Amino acid sequence: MSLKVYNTLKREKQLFEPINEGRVRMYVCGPTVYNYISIGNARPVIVFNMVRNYLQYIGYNVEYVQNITDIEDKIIKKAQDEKVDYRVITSRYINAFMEELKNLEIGGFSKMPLATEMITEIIDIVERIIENGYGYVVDGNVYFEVSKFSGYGKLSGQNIDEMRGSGEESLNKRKKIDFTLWKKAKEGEPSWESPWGKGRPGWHIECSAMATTLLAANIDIHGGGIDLVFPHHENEIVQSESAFPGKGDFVKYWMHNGMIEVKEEKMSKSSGLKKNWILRNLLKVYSANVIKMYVLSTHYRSPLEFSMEKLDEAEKAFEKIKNTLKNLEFLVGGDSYQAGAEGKTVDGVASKFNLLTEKFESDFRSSMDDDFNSAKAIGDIFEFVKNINNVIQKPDFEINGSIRNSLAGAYGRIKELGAIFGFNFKSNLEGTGAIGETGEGISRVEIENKIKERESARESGDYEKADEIRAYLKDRDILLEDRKEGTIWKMAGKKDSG
RNA sequence: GGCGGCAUAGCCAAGUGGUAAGGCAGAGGUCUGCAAAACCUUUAUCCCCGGUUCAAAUCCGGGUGCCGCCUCCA
Repeated sequence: MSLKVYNTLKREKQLFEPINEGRVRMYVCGPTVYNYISIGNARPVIVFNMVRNYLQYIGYNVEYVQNITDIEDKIIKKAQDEKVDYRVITSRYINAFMEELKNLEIGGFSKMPLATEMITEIIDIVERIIENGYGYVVDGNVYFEVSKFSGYGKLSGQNIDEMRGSGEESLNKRKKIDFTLWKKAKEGEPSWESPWGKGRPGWHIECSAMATTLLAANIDIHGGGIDLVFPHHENEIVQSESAFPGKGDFVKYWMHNGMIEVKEEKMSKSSGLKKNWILRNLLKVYSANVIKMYVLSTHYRSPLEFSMEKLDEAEKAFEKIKNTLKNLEFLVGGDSYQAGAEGKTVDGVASKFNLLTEKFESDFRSSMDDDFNSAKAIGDIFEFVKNINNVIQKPDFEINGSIRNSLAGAYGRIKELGAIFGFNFKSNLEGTGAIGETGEGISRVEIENKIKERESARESGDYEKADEIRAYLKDRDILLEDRKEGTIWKMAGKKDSG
């Protein structure tokens, strides 16, 4: 099995072969902190988290850098509007972004630099570009001279002569297409000292500075939204390759995720949609698992429509996997299950089951090997879930040591592979203390006592009391499921318990 | 005007040459004290027209419709 990756630069899927064997360096463009991030901003975060996790799963040592742009025109404008220092704005939204990453349960970045922490490196790379003959200084501004660099447009397929020739209006640039590396500060704007006077970084240079200094002059994967291909990533290429000539391609594989779209009229008609477009609001309604399920159910390069209906479907879909895991957990006895002597011999049902588990893993891997086809891999999970249910939900299903061992294997495999997507299947059996989001928490011990109470009521035929107990627990968001082997419980509600 | 993408069931979505995964919703059935969960059965001439091929959702040409970028958007 071998991983194939769609490379925007070549417009085709290519065999993934990192520059250094066993090691992957990847860089992904992060948000500009002038507002709360939207679900649209969250897509690359979720997608490239999956990419990193899968690369690690198949054995690579991955370095993963994502930046935060904390100096930029929109930030300055917002600071002026609110009449505060720009750092008031950036720290507000950096904190919010960090909180949202935590709530999404996404982390493990090798580095997450701020642009303003990298000013020295940015000035250094601009100087290199000037020294190498690709940058020029006009009145405190530094520009990149696009016509000097052959191959400009190779990523986006743009031809300089055929572009509308927009770009920022500026009289002192040599060509309209030239872009800014260092921008002279106006009165009252945030600025840093530089060889060209007080100013701030241009709009593309921070990514080049960060990727080349924190990772290498040649990195394996660069990710971001497809809307960044031109001009942002095109400019990153020429900046990085002109600063470090003779080092070859700045990026070996360019990966771009599709946009999350929402119809204008739909958005304007639905206040809920508009509100939930902001990730922090969406996270109040749906769990991290559900949001990941929604995003990853579509291939990362395809456009994805934003709607509450799709989120609701994702929630039900996730619930389905969760239910099967709860059943398995109950039958097996949790993560800590160790096969005893009785589990060593493998009977027919168990060996058939082991084959299903093997098939699942191999299907999952070939799906993911095909350009991270998470949509197909999620389909593989459902197929496996169906196969499991087919066995354990049969009326004549009898568990024994050898089957328990096989079920433990299946349980572990779903948890392990689901973790690649960032799914977190929390355990009921391991829960401690008070749970429940509604304030009226109920302890695990109380739940189990109530279940025992209900079981004896059922045995004596007192179904009225049994139903009363079930209703009592339901009021506290605890749902019961009667199995032949006993009663199991789970949490209900929009915010799933994992 | 230039560059690029998409079009698969009621909805969503895989599938890039060999006869249409999966999820949601619907219908019928099974299991259960009742529920819940689950299982079984059932729902598609793959936007249109032409071409290549023994064989096309898949390749080629044309058309239609939608979308992204060329404007410091992830």
